[in-house]
Amino acid sequence: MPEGHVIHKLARELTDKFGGKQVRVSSPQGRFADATAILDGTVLEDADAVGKHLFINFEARQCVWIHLGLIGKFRFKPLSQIENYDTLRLLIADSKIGAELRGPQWCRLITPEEKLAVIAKSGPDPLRDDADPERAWKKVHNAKRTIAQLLMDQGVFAGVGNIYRAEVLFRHGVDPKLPANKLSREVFDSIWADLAALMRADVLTGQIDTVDPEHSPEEQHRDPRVDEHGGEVYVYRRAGQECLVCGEPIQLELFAGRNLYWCPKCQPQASGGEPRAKHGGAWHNCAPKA
DNA sequence: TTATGATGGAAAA
DNA sequence: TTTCCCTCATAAA
Repeated sequence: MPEGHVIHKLARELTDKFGGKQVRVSSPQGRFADATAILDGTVLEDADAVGKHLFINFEARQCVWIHLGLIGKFRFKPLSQIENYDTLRLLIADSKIGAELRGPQWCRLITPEEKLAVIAKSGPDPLRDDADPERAWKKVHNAKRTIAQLLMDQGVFAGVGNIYRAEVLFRHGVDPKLPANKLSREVFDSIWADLAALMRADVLTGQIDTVDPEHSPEEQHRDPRVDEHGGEVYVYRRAGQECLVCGEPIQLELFAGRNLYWCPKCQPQASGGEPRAKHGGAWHNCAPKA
């Protein structure tokens, strides 16, 4: 379940549990065995994240670069509960706890210089204090592609994935298909600030929760599938269901190869080119449901 | 038992 | 733009 918040949470947990310690490192599946032979028994210094890239830094300038992709998982378990070794790409362990990596898009041993090159290629990450949103604004302001496409571009908004894209466009009443160069500076700024705030909260929980309390449905009307993506959302995977704000059915379309969800009434065509109307702190464009 | 889909991205076409 | 990769819970048969 990997958008940026999950990767940053993993980096913190790896640092907390193993930082500064000598660890056992293995690749029971064998596909990363060349690297784990080098790393086994060495000190794991710390871990950090940029966008969806996870870096685990070992002594002697050894860095493991992990990208979970769509289906990769990295979990902590008591050593005694670890099984299914045939798909276990990487296991980092002390005497009690194991961190197990399965199905990553990639997992490579790189040098600190190669790590810097990955970071340089990445766009600013709303989760990082050193992020420079101006870099993202310049790309947005000059792009002919839609804002929905730019939000998924890791060279523009690092760490944002399909859920945050759908949710932040909804929260700001922006038409997903608005050409990015038509997005106003004001709306860009509020989107960036909102991403930074939402993602920071979500790093702590590991879930994506985007629904403000005033729109949260009663317990008995909650979508039972929220556990699948962990958290309560306005539009993601809610195609055909009523918009939590206006009641209109949420739309779904395969757009540039990914599922795009939006509310046609809260995010009307061409919306986002003008600063949103500020009525009493509300961010949406739409009249509340009767 | 087999098929499907998913929070992603690179490579091929 | 399509194909492919890697995993696994869930759905369909």
